[in-house]
Amino acid sequence: MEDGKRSGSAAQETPRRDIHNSDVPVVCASCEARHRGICGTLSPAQLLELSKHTAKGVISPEAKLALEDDPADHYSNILKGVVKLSKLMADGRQQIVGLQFAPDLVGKLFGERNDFAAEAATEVQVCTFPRSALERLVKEVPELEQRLHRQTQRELAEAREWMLMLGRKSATERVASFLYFIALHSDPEQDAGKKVMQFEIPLKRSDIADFLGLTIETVSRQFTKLRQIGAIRLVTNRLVEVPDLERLREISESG
Amino acid sequence: MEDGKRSGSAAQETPRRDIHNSDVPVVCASCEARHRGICGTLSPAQLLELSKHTAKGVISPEAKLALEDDPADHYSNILKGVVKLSKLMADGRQQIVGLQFAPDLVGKLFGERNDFAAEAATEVQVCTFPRSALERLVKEVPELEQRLHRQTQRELAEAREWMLMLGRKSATERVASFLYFIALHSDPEQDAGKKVMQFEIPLKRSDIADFLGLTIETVSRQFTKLRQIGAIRLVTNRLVEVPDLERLREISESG
DNA sequence: CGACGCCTTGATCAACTTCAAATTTTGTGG
DNA sequence: CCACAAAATTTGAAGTTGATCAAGGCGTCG
Repeated sequence: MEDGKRSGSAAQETPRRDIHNSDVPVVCASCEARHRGICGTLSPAQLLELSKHTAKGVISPEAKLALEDDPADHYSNILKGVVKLSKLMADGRQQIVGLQFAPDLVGKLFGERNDFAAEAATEVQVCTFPRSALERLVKEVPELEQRLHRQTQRELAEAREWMLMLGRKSATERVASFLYFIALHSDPEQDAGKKVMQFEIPLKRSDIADFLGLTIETVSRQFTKLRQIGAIRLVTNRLVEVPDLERLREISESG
Repeated sequence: MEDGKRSGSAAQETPRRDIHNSDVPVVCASCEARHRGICGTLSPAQLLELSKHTAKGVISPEAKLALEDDPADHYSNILKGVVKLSKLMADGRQQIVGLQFAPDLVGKLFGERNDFAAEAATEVQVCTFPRSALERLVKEVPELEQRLHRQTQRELAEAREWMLMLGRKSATERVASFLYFIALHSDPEQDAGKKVMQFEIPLKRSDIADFLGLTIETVSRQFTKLRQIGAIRLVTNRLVEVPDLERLREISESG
């Protein structure tokens, strides 16, 4: 939030009831994430209550949702786009330690301060609300804590998968692993009807490097290599075609 | 559990009441972890119920508590010792993705299969019980889920710290980071009364290498280097003295 | 157009790995 | 307690991978 350029704060209006949506607040009624993520576990009344403290917004690439070591005072529900979580060392070295997609919730339930910065990788749509609002809800809805626990557990399993990647995989394997991971999280719409799988990489090369523990140059060279052996095709720098996803997975485990 | 040699299964006896310990089962009354970890949140009655399904045991180094991809059908509460969590690739490359100390609980609440193997790094004392027993308790004691959630969150923060280490730190920084981490988790008793901090490294060099994403040779060379610059002193291969912990932390962040 | 951001490519270099012993430590049986 | 074998650790020399340094190309936006 620190410097995120905002637009479209529909939630500033007083939420109204909508007879066609059985008491669901209007802000939520049209929301794609209404039935996913944490919102899916809430009753219309709870949704209404939460929406009173909610600000919907659009965040442009590179803008921050939260800063490392800052007080963890708000949460953001991702409605669309990709958020990168990163850690920075005193001398400027950086490592991306997580990627979050809709409908993930950015922010943790316990602990006073953020362990990492959260910033928009792509343009991101979010619903932001204060920590107190979520804490109140969690007390009311035990299911919610379970849902958040599941997300934390999923993130942990991912982080450990990446530890294996960072500790033991070659540059080629890392880039293939990354593309495979993005492929699995990409919107299947994008290649509906197309012969080969096609998707947009939500990160630029320097982000990919910071994610994979490599330099931009090495990442670039691995893209070139994967292109040369026919494992991928680059439509543009960001748009990739993968003729054989299984092949990509194989490369991600054995060079 | 798969091949852990066991001894001392006190829990096989029918738990009895002990008037000096207000209904706490005898197995638990003498347990050092009684008031820590998950047991700390349980009432004597719940403790009694849990202890009926519990087997206390000792596991020797290198023995497995759980295998990667195996059904996640039991949990182990660590009473003493260190457990390593590791992932293995098809070609034999290995990465340690977590270390657990008493009174951590090994095993996750959701998900059918283990994401990694868990094995004893040192000799380990555990209380093991079936998944069903914990699931039942969690439904009864909402606080318990919260406690487990906190542990998961702590493990996640740790895993991300290690991603930074694996992705961006030099060999020297990694070894210093590792020693600093172990120092913080070491039993303060060990150097009570001594002038300098002293502790036992719970892993052998090959484990350290698998944890740091290095080779044993490189780990060994870094130990030599840290010794030469006076950052550590090796009493034995496993026993380390750290004259200045802050110095070690500095090295862990800037070579 | 021209400047800037982003990406690619090439040449050189340093860090870490690999391969190969040597050395120390540990465990076992006499 | 010693002797011996096995395991773990250290050390050295050579080889690779990926980093660093240095241009150059491409696309976009004022």
